[in-house]
Amino acid sequence: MSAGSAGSARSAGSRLPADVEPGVCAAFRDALDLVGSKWGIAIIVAAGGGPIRFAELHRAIPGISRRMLTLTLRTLERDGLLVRTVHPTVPPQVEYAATPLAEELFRSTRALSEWAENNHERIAAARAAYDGRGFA
Amino acid sequence: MSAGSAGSARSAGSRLPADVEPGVCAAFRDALDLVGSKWGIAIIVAAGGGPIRFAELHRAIPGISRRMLTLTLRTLERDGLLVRTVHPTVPPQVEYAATPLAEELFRSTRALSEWAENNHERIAAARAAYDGRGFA
DNA sequence: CCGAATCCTTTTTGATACTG
DNA sequence: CAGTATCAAAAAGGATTCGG
Repeated sequence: MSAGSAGSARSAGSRLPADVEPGVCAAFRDALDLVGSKWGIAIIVAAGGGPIRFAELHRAIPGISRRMLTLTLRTLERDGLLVRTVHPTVPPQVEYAATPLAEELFRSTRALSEWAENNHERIAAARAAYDGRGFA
Repeated sequence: MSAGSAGSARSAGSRLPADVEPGVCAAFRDALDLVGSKWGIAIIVAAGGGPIRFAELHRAIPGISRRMLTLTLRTLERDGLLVRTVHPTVPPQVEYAATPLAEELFRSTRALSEWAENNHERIAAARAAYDGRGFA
């Protein structure tokens, strides 16, 4: 092996699963397909408190456009994370509610969110240190 | 009230925190900024088994381009999730290793990944059901 | 009120060729 | 080996307008 015998210690101190199945990353990416969009988690959280109407969601999530609200609602509904109920009144009234599946999913995101809350300072420090090299 | 007194039961059966602080969603989005990119988690996993070289990473992660590998490595390094070590040999030799911070982060993603693994069938079923309405 | 349709900008990713 | 530079495509998101 020409230039490749640095003997990498990759079989020794593996602190993460060295023989990581492709599945590990794939599963994470699958999860992101479900709630990785800009507004996905916000909508699930907002709809987790009970049925909520379109206009209420729009107010509850500052900055979202009607278009993105509609699109994200459709995706979440299709994925079985939201149920959409139309009340044939006039004017029309539509309610969205998070499913048990969405609530499980949300609970599974908490560990990651909490890690981010607990470490955002360390991240900021790392970024500052990185940015402060080269033009000091 | 014109049309707005459906009296929504949002204060009753709140199964998710109804008074959800904006911080919950923000923290999750912060985490996604760190490992939400297409190749971020794959690189962290690959570099979690000990120091690994650029070309090894390139081989270990099927489909990634050198460009995206470089870009994502830079971001992860800046965020303090990877350390880059240059050995001034010839030819040049550069190693990347996941930091303890990255390993904590990775562990925090497991719950979400496992949920995705355990429920992808349910998701697929929901999608099939959704897609099978309208042109049956 | 709820949402579809259209158009446009920004962000992200990829293909390819070149360099110390 | 380990990148950089350039170009282009695709995806995501947003603004606005129109309709049932």
